[in-house]
Amino acid sequence: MARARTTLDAFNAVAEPRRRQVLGLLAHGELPVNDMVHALGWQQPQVSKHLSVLLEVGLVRVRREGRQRIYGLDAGRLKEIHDWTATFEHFWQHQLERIKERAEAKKTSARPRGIVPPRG
Amino acid sequence: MARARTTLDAFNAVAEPRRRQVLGLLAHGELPVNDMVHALGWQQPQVSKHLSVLLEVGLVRVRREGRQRIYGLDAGRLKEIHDWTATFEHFWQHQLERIKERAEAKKTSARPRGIVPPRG
DNA sequence: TTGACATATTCCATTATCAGAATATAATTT
DNA sequence: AAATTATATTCTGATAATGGAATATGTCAA
Repeated sequence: MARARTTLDAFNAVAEPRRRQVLGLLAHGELPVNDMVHALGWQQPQVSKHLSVLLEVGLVRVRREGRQRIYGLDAGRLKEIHDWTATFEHFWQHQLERIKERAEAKKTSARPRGIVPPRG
Repeated sequence: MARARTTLDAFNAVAEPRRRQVLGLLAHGELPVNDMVHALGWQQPQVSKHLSVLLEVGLVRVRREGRQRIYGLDAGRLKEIHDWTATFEHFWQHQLERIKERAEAKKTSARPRGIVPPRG
């Protein structure tokens, strides 16, 4: 078996750094392909191909306008990722607290560095 | 060129659904490999291999205890993803508002469905 | 209908993933 | 030292994504 399809879900689509760049660009507003080509400095086919992945996953929407195609964000699928990571939110908060605790209580310096036991 | 390495960053590591399962499991607390094998119902080598990816990316930490290796979450890298998606948070909020607006104002029924213009 | 412009698709070569099976390493017990 | 337990690594085969180059499609203008 191979790696999961890029178009399987938002997680896979967004794993590609360039695709995140495209989404970041579209965060400023809708754009026709050529504007993205210029803004990103890539070949036009690459931009189109990345857009087609984003479109298939539903991270982006298109609209025709003359011979142009105007792309815009469809952020709903990003919320899935946001929600999933939010599940772990208290872990990194907890971790930050521990870092603070350690910085303050410098007396015990030779303790083995264990993992934060996530009880509960 | 091929796809970005799985170990390039948290985005790629987490794109694999099974790796998200592992992280979800570890959210309940630290676990030795064998417990994960039983909890997940996969072959031991697959569990170890996924763990090694998560380890290389820094999403997970290990600790030796006898012949066991106890794995635990290291959620810091997940925060990167959370923060990135948070950039787009207002887009889906905006989208929800628009859905509400439409539901309330049902008079204009035949408008072309355009994209929310994200004028920042 | 020819030409120009905007965008999408196809073909190619390279590369890496993933599951599964087999095997290797490492620590513990007898 | 041999057996046992826990975990990691290697090999294989199938799959597919990526950029680049070339080309196709689609739309508008003359």
